[in-house]
Amino acid sequence: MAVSRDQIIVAAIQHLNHDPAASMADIAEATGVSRATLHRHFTGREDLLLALGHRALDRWEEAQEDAGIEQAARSAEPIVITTALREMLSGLIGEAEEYNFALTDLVMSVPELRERGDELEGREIALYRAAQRAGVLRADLPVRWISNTVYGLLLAVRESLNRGDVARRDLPGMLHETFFRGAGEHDPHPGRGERPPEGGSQGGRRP
Amino acid sequence: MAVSRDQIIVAAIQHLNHDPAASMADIAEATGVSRATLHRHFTGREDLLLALGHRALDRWEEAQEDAGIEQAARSAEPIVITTALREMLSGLIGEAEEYNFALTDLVMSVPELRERGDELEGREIALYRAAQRAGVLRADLPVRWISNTVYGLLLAVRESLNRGDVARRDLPGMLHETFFRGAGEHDPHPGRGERPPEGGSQGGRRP
DNA sequence: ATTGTTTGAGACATAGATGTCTCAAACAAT
DNA sequence: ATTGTTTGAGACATCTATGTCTCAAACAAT
Repeated sequence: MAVSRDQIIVAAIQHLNHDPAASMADIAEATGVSRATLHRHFTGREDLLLALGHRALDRWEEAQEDAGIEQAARSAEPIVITTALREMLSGLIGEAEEYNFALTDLVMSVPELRERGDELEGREIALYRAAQRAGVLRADLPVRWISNTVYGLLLAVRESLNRGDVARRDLPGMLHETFFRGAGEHDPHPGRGERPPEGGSQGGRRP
Repeated sequence: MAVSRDQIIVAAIQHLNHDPAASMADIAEATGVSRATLHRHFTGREDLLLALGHRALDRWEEAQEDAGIEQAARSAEPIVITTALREMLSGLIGEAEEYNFALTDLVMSVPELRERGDELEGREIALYRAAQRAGVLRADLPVRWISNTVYGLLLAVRESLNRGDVARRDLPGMLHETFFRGAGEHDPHPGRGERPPEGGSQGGRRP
């Protein structure tokens, strides 16, 4: 086999990141195989996308395991939890770059993938909960909001890389800093600056 | 006219948020008009999407103007800048809910919309720069990273609303807190409410 | 050189979306 | 009731993507 199934998956992901609406013919061309061969490896488009989704989830799972978040979630040591959080965030940066929103939507729309995604998200949430108990993360924010925040910041990472706004080597530090400490300046000068405003002054304008 | 062009736009946006791959027939049905009438209002799909994109950008622009970010960007007063930032964030929450990623992709792919989006983004970046000069935002983070962070957090807002993770009225405060102070536990701030203090003061650490 | 296998190119039928058109029904205003 | 307009339903041709199939060329292994 000149081109393995795995190589096709990788090339397909790259091309779908470039053009989320790519057709099977586009993908075949970008992969370097004929349309017929693509159909020999994958029954149909659905089958291909399923494989792509599982690949994305594999990587996500690896990032979690490499960071050892399950053990960390059972620990009560702030240091252990903080380290796991940092390593997981750094690991996820690589995923954010490779696996675009197209896969995110895909995972959400296919029940089989969705279940697996929920499972992985659950493990992260367990870590956030442990982090709150250990005083590493704020306990006044809902864990699911924290989880969505991480997801959003990873999209910011991807955007920054795609647009060339930030050097790759600076990203782990920036992501970590922004997640833990935010973008606001604390104690800018020994005087008093702004007061951290609590609560919204106005609700959403349109429901 | 039973259904105005504006009503069609609104209904089309809602339905495309629900199903980003909806066809013209789907949109017509969801809008409550026939396919023929839809084509009487919009030359083709391209024309419809263009109108949708401009509508999204209109709302974004309104949120910026309502917050007065241009004047604030010319100010050096931390209070003025902080207020503008807070109001802009609160205003954008409404947009994040209504205008999904589908429109984000759309804006990026149509040059006419993309230019307008860049212009609006530029105004925000001017505000972030002013905020850095005034000591409101950290000066060690690139403004474009800050801009992308806001974008990512708004997606977290949308996700939280879609999944019912967070009450709508809590979102402005959470967004603001997370953006300015991050998710990490800090030394309890002076003068504001007590939280269930979870012992350890393991603050964020520099990586 | 001779197998047996894999591939690429292309034909083919099918399905779905798009854009245009016609015509009768519904409607508003007089 | 009589206009003039707008709408909905559907027919129609066109285009694109998909999935299946065939067959000759390329290939690897003996």
